[in-house]
Amino acid sequence: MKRANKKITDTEKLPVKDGSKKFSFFEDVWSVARKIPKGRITTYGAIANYLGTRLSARMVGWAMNAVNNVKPKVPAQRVVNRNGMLSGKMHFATPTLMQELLEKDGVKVENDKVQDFEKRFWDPAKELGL
DNA sequence: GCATTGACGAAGG
DNA sequence: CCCTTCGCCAATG
Repeated sequence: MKRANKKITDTEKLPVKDGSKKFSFFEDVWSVARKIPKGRITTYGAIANYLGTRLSARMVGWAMNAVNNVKPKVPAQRVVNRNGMLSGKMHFATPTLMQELLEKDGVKVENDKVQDFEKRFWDPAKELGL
């Protein structure tokens, strides 16, 4: 079922050599993700909401996947699902890397879940002042 | 070019 | 409270 849509943004993974850098949804996601303070975390949905695409939280996650090879490293470990679960840990270099990075940030992780999630939660739309 | 699949999330049963 | 369905949009087969 589903559809076969195709449009907008196609430069997020292109090297951009002509200098005409076009910002895309992906880059916006990365931009926000890099602003996440150390020791704080946010959710895919929160970022999506900040970008005005609340219903497109999936794309945020997809953007994170592309971040794996992006130059300005993105703290993807600080982005978890609305449950506070490290849903994307398996997409890191190693399945344990995400948790290690978070704990290095001072975030306690237990059983693939962030402890004190609500307390650690960082909402871009709120913190960055939407 | 259509079908399937997600690092999600909210709503419905 | 657990499970299923639906929506969103890009990437992949």
